Amino acid sequence: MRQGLTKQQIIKQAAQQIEETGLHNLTLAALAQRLHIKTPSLYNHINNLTDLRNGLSCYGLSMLTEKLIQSALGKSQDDALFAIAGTYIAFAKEHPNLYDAIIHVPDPTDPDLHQIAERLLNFLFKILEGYPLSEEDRVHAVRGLRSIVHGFASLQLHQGFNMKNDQDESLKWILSAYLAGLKLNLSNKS
Amino acid sequence: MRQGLTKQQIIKQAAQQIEETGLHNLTLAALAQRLHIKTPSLYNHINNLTDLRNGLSCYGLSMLTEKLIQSALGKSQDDALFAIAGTYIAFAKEHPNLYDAIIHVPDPTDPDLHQIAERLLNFLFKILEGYPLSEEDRVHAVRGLRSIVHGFASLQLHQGFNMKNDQDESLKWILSAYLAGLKLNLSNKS
DNA sequence: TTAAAATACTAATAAAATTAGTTTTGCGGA
DNA sequence: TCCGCAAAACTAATTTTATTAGTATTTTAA
Repeated sequence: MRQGLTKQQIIKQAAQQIEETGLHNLTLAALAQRLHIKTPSLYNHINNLTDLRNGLSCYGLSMLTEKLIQSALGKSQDDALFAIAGTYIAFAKEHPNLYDAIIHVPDPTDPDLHQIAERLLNFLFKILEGYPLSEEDRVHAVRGLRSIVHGFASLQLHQGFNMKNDQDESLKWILSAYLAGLKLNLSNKS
Repeated sequence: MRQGLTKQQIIKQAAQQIEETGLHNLTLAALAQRLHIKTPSLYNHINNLTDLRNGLSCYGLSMLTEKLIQSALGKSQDDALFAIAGTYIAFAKEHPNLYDAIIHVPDPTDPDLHQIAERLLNFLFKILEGYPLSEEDRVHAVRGLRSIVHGFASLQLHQGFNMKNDQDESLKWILSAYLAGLKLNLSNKS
């Protein structure tokens, strides 16, 4: 049987697969079965397992990026950043293994990935243009934002937090503190 | 040949191994060769590969915890926190794959691990006692601290930052902003 | 319509974790 | 000192992987 199978479809199925089995339990055998082909036939579309994992990273990151951009539409400043952070955490919670794939990229120098990452970075920079930061400070500020939101997501996914207190509230609290300090910082500098 | 082989020694060798090959490329064959025994002999000391990985997580986390505690000796408040953050990032940079093992725990409910994690958490809470925070806010504050420092380390390790600007400086900048906001927050509350 | 490219297949290989069963070694009690 | 037992090593075998080679079939394009 011959189906109009594309690499994108394979990656999409792989994304579903890893949410069932975990990222590091992704096997070509199981993926092939899901696609109703034999294992070696996969090699007509992908180079190897590493290549597939790379594809997963790109797929996940571009999906996340679009959601983040959508969630900030019509918002600015703190409003936008709270929305972005919330969307980010929600994505990680909804697709924990795909999120893992985004972080554990087999080849971080992949050009496709680079392009998507750039899109996300430009977006975050744009949002932070709402704040009177120097060009250099804006780089720090974006890194801080990403650290907070990724660190929070990662710890949450890997059971790093205990259950005693509300985690959603923690995120807002942390972001509030960071943004407050961020504003304070620049007035002190001038 | 019979050597006084212990589980701890095996874990220690595995820790060296993963720094050479990467966490997910840890194989029992290579580890056995390094210990001058045959692969199945490993099963006299460990239950399986997952068990070994769990051991690596415990080993890494307790090592990290001790270093953090050491680095904060004789310091308090911001001084202590900057030292802790610096030591944390340095550890992650020096043992990137062991750090990976700390985060990607096979079994997060493992009692041994829980005990070590508790030790780290208690330590961080102790440091934050230097700030006039409510019990509840201190939970948020600790989570924020961990998010920042882990998120920064993780992104740095996985090439998440571009090279244009100094990353050490970014960490200080971010932490400064967070701590400033943290202090501001509580004065606003009263 | 025919040549070529894409896409499927079967068969085979190498490396991995794991299990079963066996031998060796060293220690503690008689 | 010796004897038994448990720990710790081994060999052999199994199952599951990824991956390659080679072949057939289907679609596409000239």
